[in-house]
Amino acid sequence: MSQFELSEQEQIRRESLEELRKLGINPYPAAEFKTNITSTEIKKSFHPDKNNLQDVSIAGRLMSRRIMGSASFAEIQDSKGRIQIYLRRDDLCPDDDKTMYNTVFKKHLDIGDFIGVEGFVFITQVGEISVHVKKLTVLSKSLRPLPIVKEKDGKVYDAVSDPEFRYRQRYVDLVVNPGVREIFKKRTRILDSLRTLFNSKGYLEVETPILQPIPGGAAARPFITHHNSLDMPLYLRIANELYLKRLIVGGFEGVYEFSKDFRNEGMDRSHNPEFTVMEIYVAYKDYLWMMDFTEEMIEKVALDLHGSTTVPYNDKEISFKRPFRRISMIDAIKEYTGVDITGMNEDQLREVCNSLDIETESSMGKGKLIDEIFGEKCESHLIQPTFIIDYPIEMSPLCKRHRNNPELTERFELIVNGKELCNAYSELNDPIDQRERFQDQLKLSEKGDNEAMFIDQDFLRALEYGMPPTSGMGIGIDRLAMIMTNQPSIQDVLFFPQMRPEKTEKMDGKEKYLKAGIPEEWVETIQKLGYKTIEKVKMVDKHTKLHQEICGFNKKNSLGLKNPSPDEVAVWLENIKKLI
RNA sequence: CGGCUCGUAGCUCAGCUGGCAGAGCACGUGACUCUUAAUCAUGGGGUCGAGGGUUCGAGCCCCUCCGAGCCGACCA
Repeated sequence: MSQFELSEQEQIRRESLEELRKLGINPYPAAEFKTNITSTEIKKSFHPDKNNLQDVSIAGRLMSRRIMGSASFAEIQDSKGRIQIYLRRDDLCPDDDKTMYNTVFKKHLDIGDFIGVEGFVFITQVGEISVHVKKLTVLSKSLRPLPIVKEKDGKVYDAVSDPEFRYRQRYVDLVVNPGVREIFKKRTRILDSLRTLFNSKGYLEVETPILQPIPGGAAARPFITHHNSLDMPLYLRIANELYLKRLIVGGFEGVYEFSKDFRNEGMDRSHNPEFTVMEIYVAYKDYLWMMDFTEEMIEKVALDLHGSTTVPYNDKEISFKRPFRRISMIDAIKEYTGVDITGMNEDQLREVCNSLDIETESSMGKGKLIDEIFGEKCESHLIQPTFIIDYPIEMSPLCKRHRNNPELTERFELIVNGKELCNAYSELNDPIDQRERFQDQLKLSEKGDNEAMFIDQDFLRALEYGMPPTSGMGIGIDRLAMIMTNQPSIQDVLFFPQMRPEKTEKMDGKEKYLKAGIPEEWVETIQKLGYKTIEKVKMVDKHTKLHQEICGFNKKNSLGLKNPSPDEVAVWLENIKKLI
């Protein structure tokens, strides 16, 4: 790798790396470094009057240094937090040889390096619990400078705020930006909270296929892939609903799965192409039971995470205290538009849409039109958790018909902060009805709805063997994490949100330049001047221009090379033109 | 897919009406034995996202492209 491509700071770090090796210090040692404490444990458990923690060993990343001649303060950051360390030359180097302090620590260690220290805990004159270092071990040298983020009195200075930087180099975001690791720890605690609840009820966590021959269970465009030895298309799952119901057919009472789903659709602050959904199915229950269970579940998550049912979100506060408001879809539409759509046919609904300035398409059926009205006029108003219940039958092909009204289904969605969070049904278990519903979907598909569901014959076969009455619920884990951690974008609760690939600039190898007769000593210069490919050199119209640039670069950087003659440069260009 | 905004040193950001490319932190060198956004002195560091155009002269004006964010469209 060419040293020319490195920034000044990177070059200095590489030189330090070499210097450490010359001193017989392996910058990347293999041996385990035994620690016996973490930064937060030290802060929590040190009592000066007890004189405890006199023999600690701790490892982490060097995050700041304040060098004052023969004594220094520094901070190391481990997985739990930061702790200040105090290094004194004559303690670190009790003998005559002061290399470890003067040369290794002061000259060749940098912010970002991993070190291990052993020593005793004390409190400095200004009152900060610190580790007085007696022994220092280099554990891993960092070759790239980290962004420097400073903090005082809880105020953060120079935080890395560029979203592109943060998401593409999440590892850096996690290291330097305070609080980012906390968000992801909380995300995991949400999963733990849910899992604990489900397990306590005796429900079984299962895994079902991600690669599916028929992408079922939701209305969405799938990603498609291909299996070579079977020579058939496979789809990345858009939902796992149909598989979990097969397991209920198989006799489990309750099953749940945390499922990575994939949808080939747009991306925005609440949509990533791959996302996590938790789906749960419980036999002998209905959607009314599931509503109670969902309330219990969400309230528990809020309590486990915040110790409170009130959760701050943006400039609002969201209360997850049971019970949540329950309102039927038709009543919600009445409330926010003043229109009562009870009993309306497709044409009347289309008329309502027009009068409300909602765009419609001819492919939309009755269910889609109602959904459109709700989505446009109601959903965004629902900030506090609200169950919307009893959806029109056309938009819920896997859901049982309402016990009192055949036009409706026993379905609810939980809306929080104007967005769908949960979706649940009394599951349709009548195989004949289910077959007809799939066929209606087929008609929608023929009408041009490219999200209508496929017919899954094997799923129908399973239902024909008999499925007990069952209620199922799905919850968007990413959106739940957003709300519970007060993050504005789904990208903030995914470690690695989907991004366009970074463009890496193409650079030709040396041999291409040599082939054109360019002497080896000039190749780096020419590349440094911006001619990273031989193609780019070819674009030079006058050899004198390139000649001048080369000579200028030679002089400016004191390379001490003998300049080529203009004629020589002209020959290079001719060679290149012949070659390509 | 459309509208708006942004892209300048490792990071955060200035950059006027088009006239030598700037600051703080970081980095190098020197001073300093309890500092904490350490301090003091001093020095280096730039393809101004890429390409083209206008101009005597472009970080700045115009066009094209790339990447990102926000709003909308589509979509759960």
